[in-house]
Amino acid sequence: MITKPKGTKDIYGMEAKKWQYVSKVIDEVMEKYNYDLIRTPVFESTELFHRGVGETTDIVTKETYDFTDRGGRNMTLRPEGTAGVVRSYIENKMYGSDDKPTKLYYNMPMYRYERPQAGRLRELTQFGYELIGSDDPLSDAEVISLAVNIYKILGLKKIKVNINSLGDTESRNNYRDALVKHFKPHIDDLCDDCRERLNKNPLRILDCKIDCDKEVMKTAPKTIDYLNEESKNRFEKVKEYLDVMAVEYEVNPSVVRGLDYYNHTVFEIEVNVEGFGAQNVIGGGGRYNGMINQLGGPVTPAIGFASGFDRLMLALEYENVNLLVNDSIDLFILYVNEEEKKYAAYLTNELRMNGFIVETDYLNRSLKSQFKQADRLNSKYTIVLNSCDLKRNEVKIKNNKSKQEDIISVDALIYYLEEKLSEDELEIYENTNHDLKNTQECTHNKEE
RNA sequence: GCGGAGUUGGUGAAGUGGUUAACACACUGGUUUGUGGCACCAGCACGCGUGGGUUCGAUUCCCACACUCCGCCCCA
Repeated sequence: MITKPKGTKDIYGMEAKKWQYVSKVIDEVMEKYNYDLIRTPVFESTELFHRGVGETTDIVTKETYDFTDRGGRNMTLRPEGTAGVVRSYIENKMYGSDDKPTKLYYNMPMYRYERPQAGRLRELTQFGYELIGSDDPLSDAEVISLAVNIYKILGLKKIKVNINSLGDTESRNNYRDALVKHFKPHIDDLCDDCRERLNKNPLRILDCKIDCDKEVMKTAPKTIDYLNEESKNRFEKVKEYLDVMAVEYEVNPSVVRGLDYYNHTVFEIEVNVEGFGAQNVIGGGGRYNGMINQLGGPVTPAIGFASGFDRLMLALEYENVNLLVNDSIDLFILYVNEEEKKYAAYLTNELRMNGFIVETDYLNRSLKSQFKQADRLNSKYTIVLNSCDLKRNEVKIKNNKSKQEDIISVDALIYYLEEKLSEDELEIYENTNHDLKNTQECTHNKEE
């Protein structure tokens, strides 16, 4: 048997329905925030990621899927979304548009050559968005609050937002020097990885899980103390806007992010559900004002966010969020003989064209099996075609829940179904839809 | 790249160096010549991750590999 490659996943059945639902919610929210969808290629020149994401990042040095195409070009399956979006922004001269800032979102698969574990796959899906062309602290706050809002609308409750500021280039360099100065005398106390990091990417030492409890770590300088006046004021502004939008957050100096391109605001969103596993950061992002220029575009400020779709789905599952996924059909049409089968074919087609979800039997099953199939599909109504009824141009339709049966004229069928289904829906809405109402009420209260 | 635990049908699984791989659920058909979801009956793994080895004989023992799950590094 040929099996799927390591670290990949087939998504089908109920899981696929949930994916569609979550994607739809994302699309709707993004539309309200006026972000446009962008799709970029799965593979790009290897160089894009080296220059865009950074030579020293782990993602680029040891996790990419690289290949040479038949023309001898070096290609890489994208490990993240921002580099491709920025490349497209520059290549298509979007900076020339009068519509500023440029707001783009995506929902696409990414590829990283890693050892799979809970919440980590080699083919992963991320949705994310980029706000390009504004350096205003309000854009930072909006990008963060948007992420929080998507999670909230989907029904996640136990999320925590960690924010930090790396400052501008000057602040970042000062901080970097201070870190090196701080850790150098203690280099022998640090783990092998950290010794390596000291030269290449000292910020990452702060993320280390082996050395995190050591004294040197606790006394390490904090990014915030090395922000120059301008960067500090900027960070304060971001926090002010977040407060106005009622976003709860915590300033966490150890959030430094693994990608080289970040400056100023960086943030991560984690879920705190028991048993969720080690990969509890479901989304993160930050400002990358230098990247567009570095990739050959005009100097342009930008900020973005990306979230792991698979991890988001896991979080929803662990929080027992009940997604409003439709797993029923409107009508199942049963038949026995060939004449009725033909009529079933006609009626099924006709009703589908009128917007109903209709199924019938394709396996010439016994009537009993057809009933079973109708149950399995959670059919709201069933029609058993009967030659005698059909001669009078009538069908017998049954509500599978109430068991009530009606004999109605075929001409009235569409009208009948429309009316009955909307009655049923109203009943379901009154019983199950309170969650959504409550969320909306909460938001209103906060705004007032 | 490193470490731990696994891999028996559609599913959950029991089991053994030697004729037919238990049980349950699901599924299909029948009892019921056109009204089901109950009950009863029948059917349902030529196979025990893949490839080698030991053996008269391996799903069971040994080795390698693959994959899955969990963790480290890192990230979403």
